[in-house]
Amino acid sequence: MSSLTSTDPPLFAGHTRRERRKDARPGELLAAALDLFVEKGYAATRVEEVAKRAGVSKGTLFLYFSSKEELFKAVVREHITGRFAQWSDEIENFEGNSQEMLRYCLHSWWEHIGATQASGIPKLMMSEASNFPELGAFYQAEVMQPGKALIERILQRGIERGEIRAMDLKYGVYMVLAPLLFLAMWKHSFGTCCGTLAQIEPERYLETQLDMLLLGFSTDSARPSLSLST
Amino acid sequence: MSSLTSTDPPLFAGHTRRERRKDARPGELLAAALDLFVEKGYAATRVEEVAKRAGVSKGTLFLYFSSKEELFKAVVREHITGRFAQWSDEIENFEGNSQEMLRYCLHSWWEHIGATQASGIPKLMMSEASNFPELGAFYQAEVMQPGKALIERILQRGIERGEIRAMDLKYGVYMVLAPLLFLAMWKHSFGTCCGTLAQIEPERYLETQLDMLLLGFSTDSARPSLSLST
Amino acid sequence: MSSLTSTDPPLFAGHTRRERRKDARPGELLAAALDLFVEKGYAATRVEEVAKRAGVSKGTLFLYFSSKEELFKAVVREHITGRFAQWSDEIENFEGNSQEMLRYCLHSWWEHIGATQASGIPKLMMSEASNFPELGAFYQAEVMQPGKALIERILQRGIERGEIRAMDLKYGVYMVLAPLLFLAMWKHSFGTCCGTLAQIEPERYLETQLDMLLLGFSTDSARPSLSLST
Amino acid sequence: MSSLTSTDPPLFAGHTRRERRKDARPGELLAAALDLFVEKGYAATRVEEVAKRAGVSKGTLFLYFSSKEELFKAVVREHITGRFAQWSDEIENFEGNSQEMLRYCLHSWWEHIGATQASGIPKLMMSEASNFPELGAFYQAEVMQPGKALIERILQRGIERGEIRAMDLKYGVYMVLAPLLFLAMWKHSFGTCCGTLAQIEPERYLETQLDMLLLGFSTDSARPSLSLST
DNA sequence: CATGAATGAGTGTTCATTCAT
DNA sequence: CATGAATGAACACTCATTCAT
Repeated sequence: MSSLTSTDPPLFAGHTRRERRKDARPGELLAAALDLFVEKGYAATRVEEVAKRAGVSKGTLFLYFSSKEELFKAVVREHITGRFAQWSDEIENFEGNSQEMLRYCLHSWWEHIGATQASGIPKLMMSEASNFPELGAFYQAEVMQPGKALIERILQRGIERGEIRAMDLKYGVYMVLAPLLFLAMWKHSFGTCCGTLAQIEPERYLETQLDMLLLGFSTDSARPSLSLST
Repeated sequence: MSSLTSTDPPLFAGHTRRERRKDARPGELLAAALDLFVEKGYAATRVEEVAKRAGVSKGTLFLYFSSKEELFKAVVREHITGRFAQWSDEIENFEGNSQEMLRYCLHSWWEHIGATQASGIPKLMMSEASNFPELGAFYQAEVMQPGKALIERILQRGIERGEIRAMDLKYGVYMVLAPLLFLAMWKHSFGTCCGTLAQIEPERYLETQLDMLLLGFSTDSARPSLSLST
Repeated sequence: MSSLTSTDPPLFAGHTRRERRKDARPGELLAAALDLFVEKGYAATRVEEVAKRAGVSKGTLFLYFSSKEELFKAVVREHITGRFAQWSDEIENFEGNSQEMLRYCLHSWWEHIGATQASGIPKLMMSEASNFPELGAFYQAEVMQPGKALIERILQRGIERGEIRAMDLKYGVYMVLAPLLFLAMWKHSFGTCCGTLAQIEPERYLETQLDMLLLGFSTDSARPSLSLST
Repeated sequence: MSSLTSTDPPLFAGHTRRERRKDARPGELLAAALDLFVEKGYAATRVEEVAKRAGVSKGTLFLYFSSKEELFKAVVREHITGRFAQWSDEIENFEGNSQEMLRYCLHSWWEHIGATQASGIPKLMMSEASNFPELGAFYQAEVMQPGKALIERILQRGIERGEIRAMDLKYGVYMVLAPLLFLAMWKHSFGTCCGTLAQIEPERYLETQLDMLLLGFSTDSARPSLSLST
């Protein structure tokens, strides 16, 4: 299982006319933009402040990103979309059973997204998608759909291997996805504003989630048949 | 039995120059503001539109609420009247097993909260809590804690009855809570901005969630022991 | 022949929610806007400067005119379009022959448009129409077409009365229109930037134009037949 | 006989750090700038686009022209090389009568100026003269005065030959000039922005103009005496 | 009390101009 | 000489907030 380091090459592309040595500027802009978007939300983030935090002028920002919206998309591509290729490979080559795979999946998400600033992006999108439908559609197309496809492959593989019970995959996917998105939401909403009572320890939350995914809540004797709900 | 559309006295305080007799105006303003905050989010809601929808002038709004921020807080506070008393009674007197109880719980939440405009409040809170920390804390104390307590009682009862396996209740609670809040968020974000691909059918989502809560994903033969995760 | 005074009631309408006593603001804004549009052109005129010259804030301007473009249209309607109704009446009731009518037409145009600031508007439009196609189309629809229709009626009447020879009216109209527009153009281009050599005395220019319209250049003996050009 | 597309040495001066041998670059820049100024007007033309069309960088443009304003002036000056010598010869040697001469004059102007890109120069000058007064004065001296002198010679010759009636030549000249300049203006303003209703067919316009110049509008019976206007 | 006219700081974006390489 | 990355002053337009009536 590859250990995902944080020094992967940056994923942004296409902002410079020709291949450049100095990726510093766009990189700093993307980092500044991530910070501010996460901290203040999309609408409340001012491009001038992004530029200032990156140490450049407002005009320079527009040299690399044609609009605030493109800047945001670049941030998303840099921090979220970029992970998909690697995750796809890992799913393809995973050798353990589905239980181990789901466990790996949750922890890898936590390590690379949930525990980082990037976890603010899903929160941001769920908060602002309805006000910026174009961004919402972009996120659906470039993040949610590919992400759901990855999860679906994991479940499908498990069903084929007889490790996971048959289910409606479209909704089964949300059983894995929702807890992760919820954790990101919580972290950047109540997690930052309220006292310790509202804190969630991510590791324990994810473990509990994993138990539930695999075992359910029921005791063996009380476990109902599937006919309950279909 | 109080409902979310009740005519309980408004909870806002301190935004009028002196204590007022006629609550008519503020009530209409709060209703209009709720509609618009839920529909468009905090930033995108224009105070002028709130006033217009309430049938008063912009100046009048500021007579009752000293700022947009105070208006927002008043809206949220206004709608935190509990459904909790009723649910508490129902839990106390429920006669079925825990599986039936959880099922009832999810559907009741959907019926009374999720499917109504009230689902916009948790969405608003998760979106804006970090911008209005005191409001977030208030919501934690007044809504989330009581809500979690209700769920905890359900789980505790199940464990005592031998229908639900032992677990760390603090996190077990989130297994019930998170899917509901996620559904509310989704409904008001991607559910309203993107195509049919992003639509979630709440009934099927909740059914799937219930299956997972009770059964887990694993087939009988592949079901791991709890020792996996603890 | 009515003497057109300059104290006609203002023609703008529809900028205030209900009928107001104080037309001062929009009137001052329109006057300031005319000055600046004529002086600096459409693009180079800043709305803030218009507001400042009218003694109000930028926000106030947008209270009365929803955009710079609407402001410009209002200026045109106030100063140009508003004349058409009266001119139309005058044509309808004119009792002299066509020669006298054309003479009246040219001088009335000079008195009410050419000699005033409003003469800058046609110059402006011809300078900027290609850069602001929407304004160009507006001007064609609301000014040029009605203006050409007025001239056409004069010529048609003359032909019917046997005072004006038969001609292709579509182009005949330009014979009257072009000299007026040219005079406005010249006045606001070379007329304001260059020495006395470039000055045109409008009265003599218009008299010469009138002679040519009525007589042509040719001496009686050298007057060609129409077959020359058709 | 020089033409407007000739390779005469450029007339710009004083915008290079030192006197240069290679005029290639400035020539291409001037050509590109002419295209764009004519097509889009002064304000809407971007120096970067001029540079790109000339195949150089934006920095290089500023190496040759110290500002956009200087570039504009250079473009206009560059294209004021005369067609005047040729026309002067033609007038001197013309053998037909004045009616034929005026007809030739109008059609020759259309052929060599009006129908070509060169017609954009008078349009530019009339649009921008008030913004660039010195350039306007320059154009008056170098173009308008010689042009008017040519026309005056034609009229003078006609009067002497008894083909054209006596008139105030200073203003008679404008009777020939104005329609031509108007046509150039129209072509580059309403002719490019508005629908077919605003289109002028140059040939018919010029024929109508010629008829009016020679015949006037009046029927024989209604033709007034000159005393009308003097 | 209620109004709505007036305000002006703030926003994303453009583009002529500069200058280190 | 030539480049093109960087700049920052503008600009049209918005909207929460104020206040005279």
